[in-house]
Amino acid sequence: MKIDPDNPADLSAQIAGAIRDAIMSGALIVGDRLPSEAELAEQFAVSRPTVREALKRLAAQSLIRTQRGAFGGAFIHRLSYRDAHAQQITTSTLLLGMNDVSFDTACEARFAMERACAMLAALRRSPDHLATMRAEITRQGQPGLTDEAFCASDVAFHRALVDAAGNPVLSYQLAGAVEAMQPLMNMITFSARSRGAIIALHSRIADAAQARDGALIIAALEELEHDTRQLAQSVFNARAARPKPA
Amino acid sequence: MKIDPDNPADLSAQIAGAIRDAIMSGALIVGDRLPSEAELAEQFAVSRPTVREALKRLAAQSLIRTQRGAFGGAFIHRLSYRDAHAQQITTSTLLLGMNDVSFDTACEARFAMERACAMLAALRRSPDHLATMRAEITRQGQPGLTDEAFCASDVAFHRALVDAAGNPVLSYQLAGAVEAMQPLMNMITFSARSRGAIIALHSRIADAAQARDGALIIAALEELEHDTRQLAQSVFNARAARPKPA
DNA sequence: GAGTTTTAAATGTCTGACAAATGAAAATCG
DNA sequence: CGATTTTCATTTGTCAGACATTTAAAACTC
Repeated sequence: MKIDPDNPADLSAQIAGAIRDAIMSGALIVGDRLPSEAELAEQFAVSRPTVREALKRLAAQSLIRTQRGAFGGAFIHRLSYRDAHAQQITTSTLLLGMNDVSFDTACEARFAMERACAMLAALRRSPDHLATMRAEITRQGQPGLTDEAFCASDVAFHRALVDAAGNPVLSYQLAGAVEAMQPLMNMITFSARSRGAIIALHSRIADAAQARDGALIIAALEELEHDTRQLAQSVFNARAARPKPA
Repeated sequence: MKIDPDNPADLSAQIAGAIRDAIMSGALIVGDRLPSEAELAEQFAVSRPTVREALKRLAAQSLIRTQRGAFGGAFIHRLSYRDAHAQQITTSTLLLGMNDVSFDTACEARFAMERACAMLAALRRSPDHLATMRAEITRQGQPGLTDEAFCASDVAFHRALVDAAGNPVLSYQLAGAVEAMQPLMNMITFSARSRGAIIALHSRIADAAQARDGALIIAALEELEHDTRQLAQSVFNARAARPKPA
């Protein structure tokens, strides 16, 4: 964490990078206090606004937290699962939304990863997880539920399944895959019949989790993936066949 | 994307959040140009440095890119797989490094996700993927290879396996899980014997991929997970029994 | 000794300014 | 007239200095 070449372009990015490297290499550890903005400005031979821009970059990635007042400053922040979660969802959502990722590709990735949780979920699911899954199934069956609310409940159900695996790293990684799909799922209109099919599969998953039968969860997830992709295709086909009248 | 309450705390964070929401909701799409810093300052009734801090936050997340000069400015940036990849690795590495995540937990999550790619990899692997895997296996057998280089080659091998699944979303999600493990793996010293066992399993995986046998890949990955966790445990036990002499 | 006040240090923000880059329009030249 | 060069306005990048606000430690009072 020393120098910037006298290349006067992107000074704040260079400084942010230097500090980020120091954090990732372990030279700076959680709780450490960075020098004050004035000291950093002197150290890097730049002005205070430039230092501040660098610090804001780091703050945007939850690498530091700042505190005002005497003996305040910028402190290395412990990246919580919560923060990592939020960043993961933001990044995944944008990646899917901006890159014309096909529904099939996203769906395939999501269910592949979710099936990876099935065995562990069967092994470790708690009564709490089961209760959450049952509650969401009940909600999904309520009449008058909007498509958006149905999707939100679907996400909550699958989150419960993922969390049941009892591995926070897995939960964090899956958060992006499951939640980033929601904008894509919201483009689908769910008929009463397709809702019924989904709910039935959710019930089979919950039953299998209760019976601690991982293979059964996987089988149900495979059916769910198949149904979802077919439903999406039929919706998109119908939409393509009838171009918007405008 | 309108207002900030007259709460004069974290103005730049509020502005960044407002613009981020506008991007994620689709109100701003890729290629759109934001108003100039001066215009944004007037719109939000703040000074230009405050606007700049907000823009730097967004730039840190690769949401915008800036261009100097006339008709330059801040443009909504298409989040590429490459950018998302890099962010994913940064976040995952820090999450594992800062939170005392046990080796077992990280290892379990990683192999669970990797097994999720096995079936697709068997189906879609190209000769290129096989060649990469074989090349890394060869490198891993070379004498005099440092532990660090061995780990790097191990990561490259597993990346090839993940990429063989032919799903860019899956590759992006797995990048964090696989690469973030490297600092943890680097803490292990690999004996010649354990290297041999790992290489043998890698060969079995490559063979299975060549034969398009997904179940065999999964079986080898399960053995690899078991061996890796056992190896790590023995290393850590030995280290705990003989506290550092200092 | 407990409670209050003072004070110094640090971030948050603003104003004003200049440098550098950049593309478009205008001016110039063949 | 066409091609090239020059000019120029716009915008980001950076700097300097200043003031407001927050905060916790230190000094002070009773």
